[in-house]
Amino acid sequence: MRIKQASEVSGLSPDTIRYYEKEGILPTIARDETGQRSFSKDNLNWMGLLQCLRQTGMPMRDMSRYAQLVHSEGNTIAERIEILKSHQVRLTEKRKELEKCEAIVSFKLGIYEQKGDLHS
Amino acid sequence: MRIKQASEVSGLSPDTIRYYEKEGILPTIARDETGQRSFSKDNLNWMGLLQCLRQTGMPMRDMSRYAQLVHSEGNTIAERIEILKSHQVRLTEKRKELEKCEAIVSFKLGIYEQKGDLHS
DNA sequence: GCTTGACTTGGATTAACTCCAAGCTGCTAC
DNA sequence: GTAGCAGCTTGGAGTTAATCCAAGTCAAGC
Repeated sequence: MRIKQASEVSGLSPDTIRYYEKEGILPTIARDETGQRSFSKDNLNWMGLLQCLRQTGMPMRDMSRYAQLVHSEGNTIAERIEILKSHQVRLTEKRKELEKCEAIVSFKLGIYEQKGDLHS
Repeated sequence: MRIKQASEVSGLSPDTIRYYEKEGILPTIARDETGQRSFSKDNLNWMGLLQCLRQTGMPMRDMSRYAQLVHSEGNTIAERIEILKSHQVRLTEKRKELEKCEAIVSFKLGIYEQKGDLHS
Protein backbone atom coordinates (compact mmCIF):
# COMPACT_ATOMS: atom_id res chain seq x y z
CA MET A 1 0.00 0.00 0.00
CA ARG A 2 1.30 3.44 -0.95
CA ILE A 3 1.43 6.63 1.03
CA LYS A 4 -1.89 8.15 0.04
CA GLN A 5 -3.96 5.15 0.94
CA ALA A 6 -1.92 4.56 4.09
CA SER A 7 -2.69 8.14 5.02
CA GLU A 8 -6.43 7.56 4.58
CA VAL A 9 -6.38 4.38 6.62
CA SER A 10 -4.26 5.70 9.49
CA GLY A 11 -5.51 9.26 9.67
CA LEU A 12 -1.99 10.70 9.44
CA SER A 13 -1.32 13.04 6.53
CA PRO A 14 1.32 12.01 3.96
CA ASP A 15 3.53 14.83 5.18
CA THR A 16 3.18 13.70 8.77
CA ILE A 17 4.00 10.12 7.79
CA ARG A 18 7.21 11.19 6.08
CA TYR A 19 8.02 13.43 9.02
CA TYR A 20 7.51 10.60 11.53
CA GLU A 21 9.66 8.26 9.48
CA LYS A 22 12.44 10.85 9.38
CA GLU A 23 12.16 11.34 13.13
CA GLY A 24 12.28 7.60 13.77
CA ILE A 25 8.82 7.31 15.26
CA LEU A 26 7.94 5.12 12.33
CA PRO A 27 10.39 2.39 11.33
CA THR A 28 12.03 2.77 7.92
CA ILE A 29 9.27 1.93 5.49
CA ALA A 30 9.97 -0.61 2.74
CA ARG A 31 10.20 0.65 -0.84
CA ASP A 32 8.85 -0.95 -4.01
CA GLU A 33 10.81 -1.36 -7.28
CA THR A 34 10.21 2.28 -8.18
CA GLY A 35 11.43 3.62 -4.85
CA GLN A 36 8.02 4.48 -3.43
CA ARG A 37 7.06 3.67 0.15
CA SER A 38 5.17 0.42 0.49
CA PHE A 39 3.31 0.09 3.81
CA SER A 40 2.78 -3.26 5.51
CA LYS A 41 -0.17 -4.19 7.72
CA ASP A 42 2.15 -3.88 10.69
CA ASN A 43 3.11 -0.37 9.64
CA LEU A 44 -0.56 0.55 9.40
CA ASN A 45 -1.39 -0.78 12.86
CA TRP A 46 1.46 1.12 14.36
CA MET A 47 0.42 4.29 12.54
CA GLY A 48 -3.12 3.93 13.81
CA LEU A 49 -1.82 3.80 17.36
CA LEU A 50 0.40 6.82 16.78
CA GLN A 51 -2.49 8.81 15.34
CA CYS A 52 -4.53 7.98 18.40
CA LEU A 53 -1.79 8.93 20.86
CA ARG A 54 -0.92 12.18 19.16
CA GLN A 55 -4.57 13.22 18.78
CA THR A 56 -4.89 12.90 22.52
CA GLY A 57 -1.80 14.95 23.23
CA MET A 58 1.09 12.58 23.84
CA PRO A 59 4.24 14.61 23.15
CA MET A 60 6.56 13.58 20.32
CA ARG A 61 9.30 12.88 22.85
CA ASP A 62 7.22 10.15 24.48
CA MET A 63 6.03 8.66 21.21
CA SER A 64 9.60 8.63 20.04
CA ARG A 65 10.83 6.94 23.19
CA TYR A 66 8.00 4.43 23.10
CA ALA A 67 8.79 3.55 19.47
CA GLN A 68 12.42 3.11 20.39
CA LEU A 69 11.50 0.73 23.22
CA VAL A 70 9.14 -1.31 21.10
CA HIS A 71 11.76 -1.80 18.41
CA SER A 72 14.64 -2.55 20.73
CA GLU A 73 15.92 -5.78 22.22
CA GLY A 74 15.70 -6.59 25.90
CA ASN A 75 12.96 -6.21 28.44
CA THR A 76 11.61 -2.70 28.06
CA ILE A 77 8.16 -3.49 29.40
CA ALA A 78 8.54 -1.53 32.62
CA GLU A 79 9.37 1.71 30.85
CA ARG A 80 6.65 1.16 28.27
CA ILE A 81 4.14 0.77 31.07
CA GLU A 82 5.41 3.97 32.62
CA ILE A 83 4.90 5.93 29.40
CA LEU A 84 1.41 4.55 28.87
CA LYS A 85 0.43 5.22 32.47
CA SER A 86 1.58 8.80 32.26
CA HIS A 87 -0.56 9.10 29.15
CA GLN A 88 -3.49 7.64 31.02
CA VAL A 89 -3.12 10.43 33.55
CA ARG A 90 -3.07 12.94 30.72
CA LEU A 91 -6.21 11.37 29.26
CA THR A 92 -8.04 11.68 32.55
CA GLU A 93 -7.10 15.34 32.80
CA LYS A 94 -8.20 15.94 29.24
CA ARG A 95 -11.50 14.28 29.91
CA LYS A 96 -12.10 16.56 32.85
CA GLU A 97 -11.21 19.67 30.84
CA LEU A 98 -13.40 18.44 28.00
CA GLU A 99 -16.37 17.94 30.27
CA LYS A 100 -15.90 21.35 31.83
CA CYS A 101 -15.77 22.96 28.43
CA GLU A 102 -18.79 21.05 27.17
CA ALA A 103 -20.75 22.34 30.14
CA ILE A 104 -19.64 25.93 29.60
CA VAL A 105 -20.35 25.88 25.88
CA SER A 106 -23.78 24.34 26.39
CA PHE A 107 -24.53 26.92 29.04
CA LYS A 108 -23.48 29.80 26.79
CA LEU A 109 -25.43 28.41 23.88
CA GLY A 110 -28.48 28.14 26.09
CA ILE A 111 -28.22 31.81 26.98
CA TYR A 112 -27.67 32.87 23.38
CA GLU A 113 -30.59 30.85 22.16
CA GLN A 114 -32.81 32.47 24.76
CA LYS A 115 -31.63 35.89 23.60
CA GLY A 116 -32.22 34.85 20.00
CA ASP A 117 -35.82 34.01 20.92
CA LEU A 118 -36.39 37.48 22.27
CA HIS A 119 -35.50 38.93 18.91
CA SER A 120 -37.67 36.62 16.86
CA MET B 1 -4.42 41.85 40.40
CA ARG B 2 -1.09 41.54 38.60
CA ILE B 3 0.03 39.19 35.90
CA LYS B 4 1.49 36.41 38.00
CA GLN B 5 -1.56 35.91 40.14
CA ALA B 6 -3.84 36.33 37.13
CA SER B 7 -1.84 33.58 35.49
CA GLU B 8 -2.36 31.26 38.45
CA VAL B 9 -6.08 31.94 38.58
CA SER B 10 -6.75 31.58 34.86
CA GLY B 11 -4.30 28.83 33.99
CA LEU B 12 -2.73 30.87 31.18
CA SER B 13 1.01 31.55 31.49
CA PRO B 14 2.16 35.17 31.81
CA ASP B 15 3.71 34.92 28.35
CA THR B 16 0.50 33.59 26.87
CA ILE B 17 -1.47 36.38 28.53
CA ARG B 18 0.77 39.04 27.00
CA TYR B 19 0.63 37.24 23.67
CA TYR B 20 -3.18 37.11 23.72
CA GLU B 21 -3.39 40.77 24.61
CA LYS B 22 -1.10 41.65 21.71
CA GLU B 23 -3.22 39.51 19.37
CA GLY B 24 -6.43 41.15 20.54
CA ILE B 25 -7.96 38.01 22.04
CA LEU B 26 -7.80 39.74 25.38
CA PRO B 27 -8.94 43.36 25.58
CA THR B 28 -6.28 45.94 26.42
CA ILE B 29 -5.61 45.36 30.10
CA ALA B 30 -5.66 48.38 32.46
CA ARG B 31 -2.34 49.51 33.94
CA ASP B 32 -1.60 50.71 37.46
CA GLU B 33 0.41 53.84 38.35
CA THR B 34 3.67 52.03 37.69
CA GLY B 35 2.63 50.80 34.26
CA GLN B 36 2.00 47.19 35.25
CA ARG B 37 -1.03 45.26 34.07
CA SER B 38 -3.90 45.26 36.53
CA PHE B 39 -6.49 42.56 35.86
CA SER B 40 -10.18 43.05 36.64
CA LYS B 41 -12.61 40.30 37.63
CA ASP B 42 -14.09 40.58 34.15
CA ASN B 43 -10.66 40.03 32.62
CA LEU B 44 -10.19 36.94 34.75
CA ASN B 45 -13.53 35.44 33.76
CA TRP B 46 -12.78 35.94 30.12
CA MET B 47 -9.33 34.43 30.53
CA GLY B 48 -10.79 31.39 32.22
CA LEU B 49 -13.08 30.85 29.27
CA LEU B 50 -10.20 31.27 26.82
CA GLN B 51 -8.08 28.77 28.73
CA CYS B 52 -10.91 26.28 28.55
CA LEU B 53 -11.53 26.77 24.83
CA ARG B 54 -7.88 26.59 23.90
CA GLN B 55 -7.24 23.50 26.04
CA THR B 56 -9.95 21.75 24.08
CA GLY B 57 -8.53 22.75 20.72
CA MET B 58 -10.40 25.82 19.50
CA PRO B 59 -8.09 27.48 16.98
CA MET B 60 -6.77 30.99 17.66
CA ARG B 61 -8.65 32.24 14.59
CA ASP B 62 -11.98 31.30 16.16
CA MET B 63 -11.10 32.60 19.61
CA SER B 64 -9.98 35.81 18.00
CA ARG B 65 -13.19 36.14 16.00
CA TYR B 66 -15.30 35.31 19.01
CA ALA B 67 -13.52 37.94 21.11
CA GLN B 68 -14.08 40.47 18.36
CA LEU B 69 -17.80 39.67 18.25
CA VAL B 70 -18.22 39.85 22.01
CA HIS B 71 -16.57 43.25 22.17
CA SER B 72 -18.35 44.76 19.18
CA GLU B 73 -21.61 46.65 18.86
CA GLY B 74 -24.64 45.23 17.11
CA ASN B 75 -26.28 41.86 17.16
CA THR B 76 -23.54 39.29 16.72
CA ILE B 77 -25.37 36.48 18.50
CA ALA B 78 -25.94 34.38 15.40
CA GLU B 79 -22.26 34.20 14.54
CA ARG B 80 -21.28 33.57 18.14
CA ILE B 81 -23.68 30.64 18.24
CA GLU B 82 -22.13 29.34 15.04
CA ILE B 83 -18.62 29.44 16.51
CA LEU B 84 -19.69 27.74 19.73
CA LYS B 85 -21.63 25.08 17.85
CA SER B 86 -18.66 24.28 15.66
CA HIS B 87 -16.65 23.91 18.83
CA GLN B 88 -19.29 21.61 20.24
CA VAL B 89 -18.80 19.38 17.21
CA ARG B 90 -15.04 19.45 17.83
CA LEU B 91 -15.63 18.52 21.47
CA THR B 92 -17.74 15.54 20.50
CA GLU B 93 -15.06 14.32 18.12
CA LYS B 94 -12.42 14.78 20.77
CA ARG B 95 -14.45 12.84 23.25
CA LYS B 96 -14.74 9.96 20.82
CA GLU B 97 -11.00 9.99 20.11
CA LEU B 98 -10.29 10.20 23.82
CA GLU B 99 -12.47 7.22 24.60
CA LYS B 100 -10.90 5.20 21.81
CA CYS B 101 -7.45 6.02 23.11
CA GLU B 102 -8.38 5.23 26.69
CA ALA B 103 -9.57 1.81 25.56
CA ILE B 104 -6.41 1.13 23.57
CA VAL B 105 -4.08 2.25 26.34
CA SER B 106 -5.93 0.20 28.95
CA PHE B 107 -5.81 -2.80 26.66
CA LYS B 108 -2.07 -2.45 26.07
CA LEU B 109 -1.41 -1.94 29.75
CA GLY B 110 -3.39 -5.09 30.48
CA ILE B 111 -1.20 -7.06 28.13
CA TYR B 112 2.01 -5.59 29.50
CA GLU B 113 1.01 -6.26 33.06
CA GLN B 114 0.31 -9.87 32.18
CA LYS B 115 3.74 -10.16 30.59
CA GLY B 116 5.27 -8.50 33.63
CA ASP B 117 3.70 -11.21 35.79
CA LEU B 118 5.32 -13.94 33.75
CA HIS B 119 8.71 -12.51 34.53
CA SER B 120 8.16 -12.16 38.23
C1' DG C 1 4.92 10.85 -27.11
C1' DC C 2 2.36 13.57 -24.03
C1' DT C 3 -0.53 14.48 -20.26
C1' DT C 4 -2.03 13.14 -15.65
C1' DG C 5 -1.60 11.73 -11.05
C1' DA C 6 0.94 9.99 -7.39
C1' DC C 7 5.02 10.01 -5.67
C1' DT C 8 10.10 11.76 -4.37
C1' DT C 9 13.36 15.23 -1.95
C1' DG C 10 15.01 19.30 0.63
C1' DG C 11 13.95 23.40 2.43
C1' DA C 12 10.67 27.36 3.68
C1' DT C 13 6.68 28.58 6.34
C1' DT C 14 3.18 28.28 9.93
C1' DA C 15 0.69 28.38 14.59
C1' DA C 16 0.88 29.04 19.05
C1' DC C 17 3.43 29.67 22.13
C1' DT C 18 7.87 30.00 25.10
C1' DC C 19 12.14 31.83 26.32
C1' DC C 20 15.58 35.45 26.73
C1' DA C 21 18.13 39.88 27.45
C1' DA C 22 18.12 44.29 29.10
C1' DG C 23 16.02 47.46 31.77
C1' DC C 24 12.42 49.65 35.36
C1' DT C 25 10.12 49.67 40.15
C1' DG C 26 9.42 49.08 44.82
C1' DC C 27 10.62 46.79 49.03
C1' DT C 28 13.50 44.96 52.79
C1' DA C 29 17.96 44.89 55.15
C1' DC C 30 22.11 46.41 56.28
C1' DG D 1 21.16 55.50 50.96
C1' DT D 2 22.37 51.88 48.41
C1' DA D 3 22.61 46.75 47.51
C1' DG D 4 20.04 43.14 46.36
C1' DC D 5 15.99 40.89 45.07
C1' DA D 6 11.31 39.77 43.15
C1' DG D 7 8.31 40.90 39.85
C1' DC D 8 7.24 43.40 36.17
C1' DT D 9 8.17 45.76 31.29
C1' DT D 10 9.51 45.41 26.15
C1' DG D 11 11.06 43.55 21.67
C1' DG D 12 12.76 39.90 19.50
C1' DA D 13 14.69 35.14 19.01
C1' DG D 14 13.79 30.16 19.46
C1' DT D 15 10.83 25.85 19.65
C1' DT D 16 7.58 22.17 18.39
C1' DA D 17 5.11 19.67 15.38
C1' DA D 18 3.72 19.83 11.66
C1' DT D 19 2.36 21.65 6.86
C1' DC D 20 3.31 23.57 2.43
C1' DC D 21 5.98 24.28 -1.72
C1' DA D 22 9.10 23.78 -5.82
C1' DA D 23 11.36 20.96 -8.78
C1' DG D 24 11.85 16.62 -10.36
C1' DT D 25 10.86 11.24 -11.26
C1' DC D 26 8.02 7.58 -12.78
C1' DA D 27 4.36 4.69 -14.80
C1' DA D 28 -0.25 4.36 -16.99
C1' DG D 29 -3.72 5.73 -20.20
C1' DC D 30 -5.02 7.96 -24.44
